[in-house]
Amino acid sequence: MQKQIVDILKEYGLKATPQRVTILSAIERQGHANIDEIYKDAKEKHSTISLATVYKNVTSLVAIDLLKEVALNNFKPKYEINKQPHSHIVCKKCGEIEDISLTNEIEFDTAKLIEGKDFLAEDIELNIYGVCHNCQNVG
Amino acid sequence: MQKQIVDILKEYGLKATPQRVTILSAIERQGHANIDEIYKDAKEKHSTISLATVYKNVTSLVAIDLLKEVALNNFKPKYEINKQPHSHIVCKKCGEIEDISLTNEIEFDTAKLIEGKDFLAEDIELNIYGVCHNCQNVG
DNA sequence: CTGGGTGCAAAGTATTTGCATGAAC
DNA sequence: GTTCATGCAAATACTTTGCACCCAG
Repeated sequence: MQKQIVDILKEYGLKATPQRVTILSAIERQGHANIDEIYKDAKEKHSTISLATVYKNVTSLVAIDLLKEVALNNFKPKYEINKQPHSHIVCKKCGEIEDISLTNEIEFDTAKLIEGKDFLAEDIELNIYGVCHNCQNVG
Repeated sequence: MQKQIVDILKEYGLKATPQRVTILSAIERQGHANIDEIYKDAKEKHSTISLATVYKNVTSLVAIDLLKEVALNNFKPKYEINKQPHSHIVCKKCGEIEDISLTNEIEFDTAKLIEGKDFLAEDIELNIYGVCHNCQNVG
């Protein structure tokens, strides 16, 4: 766990407990994970961790913008470390997510979409749904 | 309810029950609605309708592509009539959704993002999160 | 030490299911 | 008449909460 993250936690009055650190590591390693996946993974490092702790931490880490929630059609929401804006390729069959870039063109074109509207845009979420490599080769 | 919709239902072996028709009308009128909003609205026209019926119908109507699910950060999923591809402006405070166009530029740029990947793209979901007019003028 | 964090168990909310009855076609 | 749909109640799944104890700072 990088010093940086501990500092961010401190800044918000959150302690760097082993459970919290384990949760962050689990998400970082998995890339994108839902609550159960985080729980299962974290439990391997820290066998006594409880589901409630995972829920509470994910909620507070999203609140301080260390994590970002990714809402998905047909799947439970996943969580990722909050990094540079980017978009997602999402497999409709298995739910796997891959990050891809979000080009300047797209950001520009998107900004144009809301021109003239009294809407305070904060973030763009672009998800491309389809079928991933693996799932194309099964049923 | 247009003839067209009844035909689509028939094509998939679904009956045009008053409950089903009421649910579709409720969604059409509201534009975007979650399960509870659909239920509440439908109940006004058809007082005996049950929540389970709303769930079952929404599931089957999504399955035949008459409805589309809109997954949202921090809000329960909403449902809309499945029409032309478009994007969404989503208010982070109140959850209201407004449809906006999805330009050819964006579709083109998005296609470029996945060039060279072994991924079978099916649909693009573009949501712009921010604060709507009404919510800018309250707390 | 002190305040926030954890884990447990219980409560609360959301969604799905089985089945007898009822309605669309 | 046949098939699918409805509504109810129960079951299941998911998430939040309260609280006693614990540990990071």
